[in-house]
Amino acid sequence: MGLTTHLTLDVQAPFDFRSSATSYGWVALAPTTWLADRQAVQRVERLGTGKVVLIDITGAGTVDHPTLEICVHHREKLTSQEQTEICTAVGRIFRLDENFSEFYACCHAQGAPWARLSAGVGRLLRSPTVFEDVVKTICTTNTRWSGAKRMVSNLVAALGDSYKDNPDLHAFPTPKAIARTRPDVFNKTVPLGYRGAYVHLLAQQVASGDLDLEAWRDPSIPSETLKRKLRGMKGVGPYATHTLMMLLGHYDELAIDAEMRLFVARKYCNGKTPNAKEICAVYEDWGRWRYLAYWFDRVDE
DNA sequence: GTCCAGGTCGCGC
DNA sequence: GCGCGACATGGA
Repeated sequence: MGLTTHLTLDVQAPFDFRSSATSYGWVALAPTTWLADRQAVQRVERLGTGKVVLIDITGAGTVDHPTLEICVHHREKLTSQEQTEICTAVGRIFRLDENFSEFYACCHAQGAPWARLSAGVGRLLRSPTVFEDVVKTICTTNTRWSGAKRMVSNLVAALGDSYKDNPDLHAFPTPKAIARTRPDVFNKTVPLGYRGAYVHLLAQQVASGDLDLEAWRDPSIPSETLKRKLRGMKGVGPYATHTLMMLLGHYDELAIDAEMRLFVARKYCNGKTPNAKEICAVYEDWGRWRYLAYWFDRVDE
């Protein structure tokens, strides 16, 4: 018999749940999905104790006091520690530790059409662990978006623990699960192309304890130090470093990729492909919020 | 078949 | 520090 547990988290107002959940592509990468009919983020989560649960997250509360409602489906009773673990995971997914008031002030100062963003946009969805975000970022390099989705969903289906009441659903694989799969088997099982070696190496380093990615959330780490650490991982170049900086809550750098070049070329350069300097100049005024300015500049196109 | 993608690596200079 | 070919894979 399935059990259900309801948990609630307070979110700092303003908060636009729908925008936060869906404006970044991560919502479409397994094991996360967007249930449009219910306006809910759904995800299978593997807890530290090994229990695999299914969680649905919806936006609720009032404009002044917004909340996240978490509905957890599980078989065995959850301990309070497990409930806390789920709240921590959801808090990371929605960046509850971040404050966007300065960004909203910038949007307001810019006037229309930027001012509307100050209604609670900007908490771009991310993963509960840094490991998952690094793997996903590597899977977005040198491929199309459809390829990234395919790679991640193959990885999750092959090595993620399945949710008992619906074995088609899996949690994101743990570093250990990937590390203990022999590299040749891993490459055969999960077609990540040459990225397979990078993902496997990363999983080994995290599983062995050599690399503590979660420590990189520490806001006291200087930005340049953090960038050097990120760039030091195999498969993580300039684009992936800046994407991961954004995922870790640092928005001052732009992750320049083919899509950004194309967008800036069309909107600001009469179709001529801009170089990195020209792209940066477009969003220079946004200071430490440059990435979000680019991201929401693009949303309306 | 050919090209290339929300790039990055390793090499040679 | 910079330029350049190679890299696995699948969709157009």
